[in-house]
Amino acid sequence: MASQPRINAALVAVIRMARTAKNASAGGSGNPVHYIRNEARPDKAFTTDRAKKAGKANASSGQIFVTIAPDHFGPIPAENDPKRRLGVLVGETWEDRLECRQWGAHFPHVAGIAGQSEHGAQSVALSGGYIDDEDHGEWFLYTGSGGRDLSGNKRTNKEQSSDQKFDKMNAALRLSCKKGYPVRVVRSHKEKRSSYAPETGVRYDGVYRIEKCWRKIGVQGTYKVCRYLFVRCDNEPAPWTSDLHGDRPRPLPKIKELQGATDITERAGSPSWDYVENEGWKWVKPPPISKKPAQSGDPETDKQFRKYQKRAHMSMNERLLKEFGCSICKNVMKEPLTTPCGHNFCKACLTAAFGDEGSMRERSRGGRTLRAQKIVKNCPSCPTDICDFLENPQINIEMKDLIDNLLAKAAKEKTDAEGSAEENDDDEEDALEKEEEDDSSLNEEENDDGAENKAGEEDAVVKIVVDAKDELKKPLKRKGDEEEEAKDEKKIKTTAAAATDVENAAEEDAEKAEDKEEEGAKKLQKKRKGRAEAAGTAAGGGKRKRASPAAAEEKAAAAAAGGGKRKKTSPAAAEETTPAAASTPRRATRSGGAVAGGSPASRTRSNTKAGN
DNA sequence: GGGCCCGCAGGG
DNA sequence: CCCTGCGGGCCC
Repeated sequence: MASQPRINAALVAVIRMARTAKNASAGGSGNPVHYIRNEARPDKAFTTDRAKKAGKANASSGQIFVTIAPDHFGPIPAENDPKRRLGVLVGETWEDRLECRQWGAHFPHVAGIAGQSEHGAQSVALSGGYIDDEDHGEWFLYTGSGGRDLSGNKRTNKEQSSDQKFDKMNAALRLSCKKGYPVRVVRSHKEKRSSYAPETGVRYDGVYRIEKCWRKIGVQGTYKVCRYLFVRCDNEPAPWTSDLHGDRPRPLPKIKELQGATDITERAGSPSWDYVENEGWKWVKPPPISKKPAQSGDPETDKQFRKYQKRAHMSMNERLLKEFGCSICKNVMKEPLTTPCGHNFCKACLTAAFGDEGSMRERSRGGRTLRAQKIVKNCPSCPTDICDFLENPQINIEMKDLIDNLLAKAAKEKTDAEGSAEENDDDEEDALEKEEEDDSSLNEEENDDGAENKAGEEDAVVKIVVDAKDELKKPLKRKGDEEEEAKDEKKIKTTAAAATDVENAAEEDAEKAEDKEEEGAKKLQKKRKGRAEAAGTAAGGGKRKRASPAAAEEKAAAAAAGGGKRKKTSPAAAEETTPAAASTPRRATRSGGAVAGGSPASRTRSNTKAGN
């Protein structure tokens, strides 16, 4: 064996599978995938060779973590957030639209409006897709969709080429306007013209009501666009204010462009979502009934949802177990034997395959005793003679443990079939993951002891992993005080997962680093930074992220120095009488020093940013 | 930063 | 089933 070692193909397959599954579920593309686990998604994000050229948008989108119906109106409450029991908080920031979608704030991953023409609009995204948009924070003017030429396989097109009409999504928005439904609003970093957009990612800014809508010739000057006046009406303060309370009803801003507008629509009757003294904003009329199979809330579908999750998870276990199949009986191996030639069988199967034969056969011919002949026993999977091995076959203990682990896991899942969502969460870590966690903690300890015995490439890898871990820990240690308990567990898992992820990345890059050491190192560092940042998000675990103080400062300064961007880009704004006018000095005051509730994480981030 | 190109989700 | 759509990675 030593002279001609054989690779255990089954183990290779299992390890590879476990690893790719992990990468897939841990988001191989470097996004903070802390939440994505065992979802029913293909291992390969890309289905065709041609598609590989394209990016994340071509991957299937991730699992939805909240249990709201797809057409749920209003804030996402804690009871629909089984993972964190927090709900989606104002200020929560995601890396991109796909991640935002996973938390239900805004489901479409390209379209800016979520809604149904006969039912209403649930959410909008401010992403800079329409230059007509005008953002004043507490209120903004939004532009409808359509009127553009999307021929030629385009997804967007900056240029209007026909009038927008109040149909489809535009009708949905108008309906929400008429009924006074709350509309969730997310702002994207892609909205460059707004002072209220986040620097990075996509941020949930709370709910707004559409007070009016109309049609008007757009800024491009030729075609009509649908226009909507959104005014904030959330019980949580906006991410850019230091206010401790949410919105109060405010007078509508004067909109100059309303003059000469057509098809003006205002709310018909009293709004469904309104402000009640001492209670805040709430449904004063029952919210619209969901027209879609709710993912939860209703026990029937909830069960289906869990079953779906379960199945997705089971399949992973099952697939792993399948790799541990005995090629004789086709079942998962019992008492696995690993032959010198690297094949695996149940002990019983293999011994049965050769009967009770010994290894030698006595031969006699005509009274003479011939030299005993060694019996050749070929491995059932290859021509190798495994006779000697069969003399004293040793069970592969490690493999057995692994199989037992997987089996126990599978059995537990079955037992827990009717269990709660929390229990399911616990199940998510499978045996392999645990093993890896153990490994990594081992590595860490080794290094804490000052292990200098590792050389070269391996050393680099380990160092990177450890460094990354340290970085990962920083935001955790300085994390805020709220919700500690609820998130502790998650954080740990997250860190471990992220660290392993880094480890994988480091391994991948190790080769490159060898050849182009410097370039490679740079790359690694970049990667590491990315992961650490990602972990920062993870550490927040959805903790609200305030708009970064540095950015606010900069913007406030710009505003102070003569009107700033806003005036330049929004000539039609009626600033004097608007509530938003008050927000500028407020931000200025805040940037003067007192930042209430700025999270350490975001401070770190903005510092980094400022460094750039 | 802009152009390109695609998969995907969801409305209708 | 077809059409639409304020994405996103890659290449330049």
